[in-house]
Amino acid sequence: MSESESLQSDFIRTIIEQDLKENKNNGRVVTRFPPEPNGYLHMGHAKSICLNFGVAAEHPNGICYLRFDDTNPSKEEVEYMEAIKADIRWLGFDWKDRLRHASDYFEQLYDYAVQLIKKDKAYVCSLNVDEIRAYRGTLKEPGNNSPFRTRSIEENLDLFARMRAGEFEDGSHVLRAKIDMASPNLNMRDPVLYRIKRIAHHQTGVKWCIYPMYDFTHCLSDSIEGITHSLCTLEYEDHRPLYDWVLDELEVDCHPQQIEFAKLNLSYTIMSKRQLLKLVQQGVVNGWDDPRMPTIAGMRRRGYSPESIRNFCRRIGIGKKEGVVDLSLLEYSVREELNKWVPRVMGVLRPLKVIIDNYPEDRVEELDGPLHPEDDSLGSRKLPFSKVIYIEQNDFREKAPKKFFRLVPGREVRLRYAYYIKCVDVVKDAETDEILEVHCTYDPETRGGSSPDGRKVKGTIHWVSAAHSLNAEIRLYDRLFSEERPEDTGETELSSVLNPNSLEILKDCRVEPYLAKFEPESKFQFERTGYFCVDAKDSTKEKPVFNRTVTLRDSWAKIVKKNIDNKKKAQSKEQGRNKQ
RNA sequence: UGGGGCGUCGUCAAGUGGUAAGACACAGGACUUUGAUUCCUGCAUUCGGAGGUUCGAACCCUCCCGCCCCAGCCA
Repeated sequence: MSESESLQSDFIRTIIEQDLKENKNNGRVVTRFPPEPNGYLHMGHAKSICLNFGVAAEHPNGICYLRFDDTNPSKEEVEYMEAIKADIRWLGFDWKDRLRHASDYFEQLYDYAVQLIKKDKAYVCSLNVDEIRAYRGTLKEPGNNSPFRTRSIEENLDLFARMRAGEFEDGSHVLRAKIDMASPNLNMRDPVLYRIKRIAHHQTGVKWCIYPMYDFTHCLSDSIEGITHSLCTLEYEDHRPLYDWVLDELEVDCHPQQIEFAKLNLSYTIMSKRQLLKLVQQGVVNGWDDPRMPTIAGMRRRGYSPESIRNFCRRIGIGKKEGVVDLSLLEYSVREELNKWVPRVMGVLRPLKVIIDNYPEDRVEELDGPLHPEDDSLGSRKLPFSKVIYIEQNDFREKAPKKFFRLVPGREVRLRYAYYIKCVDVVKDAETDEILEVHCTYDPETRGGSSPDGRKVKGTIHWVSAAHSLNAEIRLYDRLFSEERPEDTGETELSSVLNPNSLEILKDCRVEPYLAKFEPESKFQFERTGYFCVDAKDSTKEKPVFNRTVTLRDSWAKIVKKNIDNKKKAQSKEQGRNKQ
């Protein structure tokens, strides 16, 4: 059984199976993905989306809500909501009619808060922020009771109603749960349930000037929706006792089980919404959908396919161990998927002019080039061939290093799907020594790329007809950071660990004419170079722009690197000997 | 002993008392009109450490070590 066919499991799915077996929730499996609309979704969210929607999809009656956790209007924007919805849809998940907002429940939440007051389990506290902090104690010392803790139920009811009515300034009062100021779990030291924020809310307008806190809102929203398994990340483990306290005190019918899993960390990138926002605001990247961003929008613009992201999320698994996943695993998932169906074309990133001396001046041939080496159903396209062509600069060397089997003076290479050519001359700039053009001869017998005499040519290079090719801009993307764990370097400013080569823009690239008519986001493999997509924002018919999604695996680069390393090693060895 | 978690290959990750899956990465090799893809082969005598229980321990017990999270009127 292949990996993709095997059913994935993890400790959360195991718990759910067990619950089902014990008929704990009458056979229901209900999850939710609860983003706060204060930024764009990133790869970490993709993991959570795949988990929550995935788990629901695996069960006949499973359902998953998309719920915006919108309890802090000062940080949230409708623009983010729309982007989040688009990203989830693009990833391939459907919430159907189950779109919710925590703000949908504000009235019910308020009633629950009143219930808590009536049970003498919540009180209005009039300490200011600093005082509340001081009364909370520290990690090792217990806190002290607020002087307002003993207010009467009547007074609390009255005050809370007037908080809602807008009688008080921001910060003057809060509603707090009455739990235990000496609890070793700081979350249980009379946590704030409601605060006054006299600002409009993107969903409820000016209806409210008090807004519930996460700990109060989340558990009750889960309960209202009938969530069976409330899946969240590890940092909420300390909040679970509070989650359970609220639901127990309120005696609700549905008491979901909160289960925590480790969030995703990816090498050479960051996953903190706050830091990502900073990159956007500081202009380090060009917006949330910059192809270097680990956001879903960024990866989409980069050319990653939804399926490859889903596959990646399946591969990394779900656990409680915090680690860092290798970027190479993501890249593998991307290549693996694109390899299956993406059309192969030719594009020359750094053109070198090649003149075929013995090819007739005005002749143009249409050669046939299949679009996929393993999938004939993709068909083929015509490749115009003529006397002057472009090849990649690094496919030609005047002096060939070991194992270099591309174009070299006196040697023969194959032009993919075209002819064998042999280099006969090199024209250089007299002053700069720069190679201006290379002269070759072709063998007419090798049309299509094979020779009747059966002689072998080791190298095959890509090319494009000079007169027929299109000018294109190509953007080469690389990892955004130079450090494997940018946030663990001790640097306070992330800008100091940025990879200076994360974006290289190539202006005068030449691509084959077949590429003239494609829609934004169309994906291709430029043979021998990598996977590319038509940029969704900047590409036009007149001036196509391609983004490099990911390079192809490059064993030649490895050989080169190994040779350099060996040379260095030999040198340092030599130096060491000389010192002795 | 403030509380809560976590430690299995370089990286993820199965395994939950019967003798260490898999994937990525890496290293060799085959094939190849992409130095791609594909295909072989290799890659943890050992599960953070030390004791103990047991015929048998990564799994159970004890102690120790290391790492992460928590003192927002953020989520």
